Amino acid sequence: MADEGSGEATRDFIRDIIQADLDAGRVQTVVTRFPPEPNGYLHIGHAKSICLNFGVAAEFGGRCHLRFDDTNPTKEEQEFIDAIAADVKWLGFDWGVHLYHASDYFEQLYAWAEHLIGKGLAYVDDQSPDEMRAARGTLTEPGRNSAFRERGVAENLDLFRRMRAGEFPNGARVLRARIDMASGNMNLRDPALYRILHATHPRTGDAWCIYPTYDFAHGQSDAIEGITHSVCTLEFEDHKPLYDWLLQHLPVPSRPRQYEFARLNLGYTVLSKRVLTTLVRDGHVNGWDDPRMPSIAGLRRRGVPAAAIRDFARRIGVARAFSLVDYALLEHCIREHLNRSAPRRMAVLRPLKVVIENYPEGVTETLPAVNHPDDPDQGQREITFGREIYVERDDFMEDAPKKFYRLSVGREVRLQGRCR
RNA sequence: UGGGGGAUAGUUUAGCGGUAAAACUCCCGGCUCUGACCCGGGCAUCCUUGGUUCGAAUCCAGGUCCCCCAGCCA
Repeated sequence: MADEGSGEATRDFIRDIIQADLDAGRVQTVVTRFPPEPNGYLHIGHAKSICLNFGVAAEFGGRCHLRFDDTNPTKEEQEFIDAIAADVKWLGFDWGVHLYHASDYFEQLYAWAEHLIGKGLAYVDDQSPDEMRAARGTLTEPGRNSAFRERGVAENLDLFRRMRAGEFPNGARVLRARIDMASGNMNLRDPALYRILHATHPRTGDAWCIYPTYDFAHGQSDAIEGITHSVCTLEFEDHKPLYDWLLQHLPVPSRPRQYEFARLNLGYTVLSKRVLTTLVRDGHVNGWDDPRMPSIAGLRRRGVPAAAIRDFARRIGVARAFSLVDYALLEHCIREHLNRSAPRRMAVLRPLKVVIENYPEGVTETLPAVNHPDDPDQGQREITFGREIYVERDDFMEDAPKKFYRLSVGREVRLQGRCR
């Protein structure tokens, strides 16, 4: 993907890691993935991840998959799935035949859950959500083992199968990994792997009433697809030990590695899906593609070229330090791309009528005006000129200072498009 | 006060032991049938303290500050 006009090859720690893996022969073909949850539209923050994942794959001759992380049917919709695919495509990326859904792997994931139970590494917990929370401990205090933690394999298997069969209501039981309730890493305090959710899934419908959690689905999905570099944002760093623990205890077909980078923060801009969803849901904006939204759809509707977004993503770089990018950089990228292609037009927002007294009355002439000063191919258009014209109010000043180059009393000015 | 991660110009990034680089912003100036674009020029005690070294932004140790984690969200 050539990002015209601004293109030195970028280098960052992710690309360095990949290059090293390639050089050392640890991986033959780079395979990355962009894994959005279809619970909303994509925004400029996702663009950073998309450009990184697809960009890296293209640069190293590998491939990038588009995978919908659809493990929570209570907040996901087909509309979002369609919009996300359209936005990624619009941004200029192509996943080819590699379009996947975590839900494609539900049967396999379920089998692996039973595998874990069989090895005594997972158990069905009957505690309520509140009880589980209370027993989890705090950041500084260890948690307490559940009374159901020592349940036998046979009973766990039976209960888990009945969970799948729909015998229990939402929240009645949950399948948990048996790791360490005293771990300093909260994600290792027997994390939930499967929960009961009697909800209709946009793709699997009512085939399931138990769904895998992000932790139980992500790494294994990566492994199934042969992802070599699973790149995500920093807040998942604490999940990596669990990601690795699961891959280590399951007979997965490949061994992906997770790497984290800092998510994008833009000045004066909300990039929280939760908040953006609220704005749309409560009608504060006219939908996800409202031009005021920082969504890809909103930017597109505002007239922002995809190339400008790609350029922006390239310029902000990829690192692990928290950052708050200046909105001016985005604006600069947009202007730079638009300046090269946008046809020029004239308009007055606050009109001030000007009568050219030494120009004949009742006469009108048609003048040519170039559509783009630096691009003859964009041709010309015609504008009408006469005795009466309108200029911007700010372009006139009766008693103007020395450096005022606009219309003033007793001074000469030239009109654009009618220079002479 | 548990665990994990991070600190380089106003902002974001580069630098990987040899004397701080780029982009954006901002300021000064030039150019201009868009005061746009463009073109000159300016803007850094590399968080801190100590150590190792001929030499440290880079290595080591201690501080300080910032971010993330207690969903059956992702």
